[in-house]
Amino acid sequence: MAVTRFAPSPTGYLHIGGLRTALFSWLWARKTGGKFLLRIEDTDLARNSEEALEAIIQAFDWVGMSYDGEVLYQSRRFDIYKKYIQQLLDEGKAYKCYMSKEELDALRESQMAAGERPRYNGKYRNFAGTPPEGISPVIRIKAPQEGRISFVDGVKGEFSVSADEVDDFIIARSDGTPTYNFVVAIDDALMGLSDVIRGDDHLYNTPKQIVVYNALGFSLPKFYHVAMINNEQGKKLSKRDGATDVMEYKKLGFLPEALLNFLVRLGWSHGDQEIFSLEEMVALFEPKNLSRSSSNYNLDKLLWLNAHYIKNKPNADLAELLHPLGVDIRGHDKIELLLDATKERGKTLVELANQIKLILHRPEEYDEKAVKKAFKGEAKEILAEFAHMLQSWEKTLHLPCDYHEVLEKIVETKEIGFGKIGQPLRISLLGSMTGSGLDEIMAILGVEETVARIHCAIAAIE
RNA sequence: GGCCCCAUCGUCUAGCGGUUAGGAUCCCAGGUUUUCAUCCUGGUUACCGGAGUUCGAGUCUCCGUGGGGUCACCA
Repeated sequence: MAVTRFAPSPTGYLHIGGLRTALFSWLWARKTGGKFLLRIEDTDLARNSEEALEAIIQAFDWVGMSYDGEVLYQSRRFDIYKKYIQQLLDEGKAYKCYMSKEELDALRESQMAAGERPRYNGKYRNFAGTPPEGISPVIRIKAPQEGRISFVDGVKGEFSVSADEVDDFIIARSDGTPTYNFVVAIDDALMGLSDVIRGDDHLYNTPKQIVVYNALGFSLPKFYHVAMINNEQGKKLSKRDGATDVMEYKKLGFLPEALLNFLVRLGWSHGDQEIFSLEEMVALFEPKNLSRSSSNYNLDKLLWLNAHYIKNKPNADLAELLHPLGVDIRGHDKIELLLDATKERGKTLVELANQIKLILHRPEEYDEKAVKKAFKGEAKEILAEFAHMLQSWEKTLHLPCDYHEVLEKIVETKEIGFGKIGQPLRISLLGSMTGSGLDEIMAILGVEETVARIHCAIAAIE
């Protein structure tokens, strides 16, 4: 039974990298029948934004990941942190440091100038004199001064840093508010986390947090530091690389299951399997299969997955998803035909919507090149003849195969190839040379609209 | 710069001392389709470099190179 968490700071939208670590955590909790908790890291009161939090929850909602229990806000737990700060102070494991920001900056600068690593010099670690006037102190925790701080990472394996890489870092600011590494350790412990899965940009926070765990006598969870996602060029992923906001993918016409499937395969694998339903992910996920190396974002693969999920989605569901994109075919009497004719042709819902619009709306213009190629010779006469045949057909035209009969008939009686009628007809109906099958399109449009479009084309094309 | 992490087709990855180095995507070719797409078949392309260890190394060790992370009174 794993207890995991996702702990974003509400300073912006949910990033796909964040979604991926959240997904790993979520999968692990669900697989083991444990809990997946959500905690908001808002200790820096100045940087919070309500919208950011809503955006995160909205994104979780969209992809269908659910968290357990209440959302925990660190900003509402300051008295808990204060209690622990006092405890450490009382036990002599933390101390007040009266070094001003200016003094600290100067110290850093001189260290840098001397080619040293900037770090706190421990000036107030064992301070017993009278504190300087007019300075509200920060509180620093006593970190070990020798040896190594080590732990076993679930992804990286044995990991350790020298104690002098970790100085007596600040656990409470001069205004009394607690800092990140302190509260993370406390909350992770108090929330009963068994596994902390996060990006490996946190690798260096872990030793600091271990200092807090040890000072407070908490036992350590298991840590997993997942390698980052880079852009297609292998560089750090930034907004310039296209969509990094999870909700942007919704706008672009991606299905959440495609995005999740894409992300789960970035840094995780299960043999040769590429397609994973949410249920399969839950069943098959193992943190031990997490990759040690970073991976690159790859739009082609995402598009391929998205196309796959669109093709396999029930038409009624697609109709619902298409509605917000400006195509309302819910309740359309030809909905099955319409979607069957188009859904293999769109890599995104947006493309699918455009395909449908193309069929549903009369073309306003005709592709010039296509016209030039197809409207040669007696194309117009053939079209007119075809329109006439449609109107005077003895049987009721209903299914695609009915229309196909008419097409076959004209090919036979006029002794022409399929292309002679097919190409101009396609242009008349859609305005271009590509698109869904003609039989299907005509069956969707019906005789009246099909004939109308043919006449429009004959009139409009030179 | 210090410390640390990482390194298999362009990309995502399988491999866990002995394989013709596998799959997927992309790309190309052929087939299917009146078109496009789908689908099917086939093809091109990879162990970063160098030393070791070993009968044998993509797999282990070291060095180099490249990429990344991190060094806040941010999270």
